[in-house]
Amino acid sequence: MDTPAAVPRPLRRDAELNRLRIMAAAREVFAERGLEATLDDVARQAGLGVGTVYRRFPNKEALVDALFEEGFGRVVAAAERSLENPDAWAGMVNLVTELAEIQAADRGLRDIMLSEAYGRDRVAQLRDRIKPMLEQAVERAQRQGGLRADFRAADVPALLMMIAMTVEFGRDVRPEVWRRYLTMLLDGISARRDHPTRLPEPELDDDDMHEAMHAWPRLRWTTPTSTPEKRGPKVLSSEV
Amino acid sequence: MDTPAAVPRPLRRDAELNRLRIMAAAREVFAERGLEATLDDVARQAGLGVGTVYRRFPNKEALVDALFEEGFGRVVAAAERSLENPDAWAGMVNLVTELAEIQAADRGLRDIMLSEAYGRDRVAQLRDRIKPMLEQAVERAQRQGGLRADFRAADVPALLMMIAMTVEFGRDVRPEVWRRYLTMLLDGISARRDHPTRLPEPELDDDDMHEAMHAWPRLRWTTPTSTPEKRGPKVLSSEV
DNA sequence: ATAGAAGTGGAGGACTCTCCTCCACTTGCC
DNA sequence: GGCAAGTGGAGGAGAGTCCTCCACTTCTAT
Repeated sequence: MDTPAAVPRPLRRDAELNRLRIMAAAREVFAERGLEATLDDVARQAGLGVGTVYRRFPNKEALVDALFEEGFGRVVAAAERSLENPDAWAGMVNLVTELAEIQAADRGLRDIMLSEAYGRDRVAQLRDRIKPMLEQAVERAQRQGGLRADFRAADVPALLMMIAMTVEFGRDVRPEVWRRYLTMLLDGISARRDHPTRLPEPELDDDDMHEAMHAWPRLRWTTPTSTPEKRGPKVLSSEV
Repeated sequence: MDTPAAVPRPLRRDAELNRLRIMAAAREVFAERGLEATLDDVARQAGLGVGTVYRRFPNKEALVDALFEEGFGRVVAAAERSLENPDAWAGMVNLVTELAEIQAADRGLRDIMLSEAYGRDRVAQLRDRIKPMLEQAVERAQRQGGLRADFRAADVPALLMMIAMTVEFGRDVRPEVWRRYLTMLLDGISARRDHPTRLPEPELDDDDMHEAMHAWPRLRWTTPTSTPEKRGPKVLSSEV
């Protein structure tokens, strides 16, 4: 019972370097392609073999998990920042916009936040963490009369999902079109509005639309059949 | 060169019956589970063997194609109806709502309209068909002053994608929540609005949210690598 | 300098999942 | 009653994922 798991021995110098390489590669690959990227992809990006990656991280989930600690930090920071804005409505707009920007910039984070395929626990934790902040933001903005009274903190995730959709749609043609739709949405949740807010982006023209539709990733909503859960290594519990 | 492909000989009585059974089963299965359902599923639902299904339809795409002729009819009909409404804004609201309802009721149709995985040509055709109708609807609604002036017909698909997201999210917990978000969106595209429209549905409560997030299908945006295109049967065109 | 612990690469195993084929057998029709 | 047409469903082909395994290389402590 001495040093139960403490000081698990430092990695060899080269190994530590590689660990950092893996993290960096994973950040990049996941941000760019989302969690559908494989550890093989990460390894290639890092200039290492898959085996090395698996030696350091027992499985994909562990790597994702290690990585998104920092992503979550960004989300929380955005929420905190918005609460400091004396104009609560502006803060609200800012918050949603920043969250959308984070998603737009990092597909991996989007996958984590919107899909729960990985890091279920961690996401729950994040939600617990920002829920009160969202509630406060909403309450303030309503009290100041900027946000429609029937809006709820629980609506924010839905908003983000909607925006995620437009982000993805425009990605290859006009990476910023989503701001157009975010603006419409925000106009929709403002308390009163004599004139529509100026849309920051033009609509997709025929060519863009055509290309977007064509290059549009085939969206799959994999229905939860037969609890795929984790798939897990083939180690059966009966192996004992 | 006589009767080139005309009157391709009627099916045997039982075969014709089975063909209808297949169509009915496909309608049901695809509407319920989307295009990710396999022809095996369709066959099972029809109480037939897969072989039978493949004897009648050369591949999945052919079946999907045969089926969605009618789905497209519904879409066009909705568009026509909305154009008849003397109140152009009401017509617009109606149009978007009906399109959303169609998607909500038929996941297969949604997949076709939003993903182009199947029936690329047919979808293009549909788009050509409704595009002018949308343009007219938009133009009318703007002229009458109901719709914000910077809205474009090309924005409608984006709106529908956003709604599709919320439809899917609420599906198992509160199949109608999407109307809440559609209402916000519509408020966002109206020209002026002193008071927000009453939201037709309450937000998801904590339990709903938790369950929705948990049962939430793992959303996959399969990035178009290596042109999956069609995969197609292995019949090469060189077979001629 | 060197033993041997630690680390590495990447082919390939195990698994899953989908679309579709094949062919022995059954059924309807002239 | 004969035979073309139709049927069922096991299983082949192919794609793709996660991860293991182990011969080999590299570091580091003595």
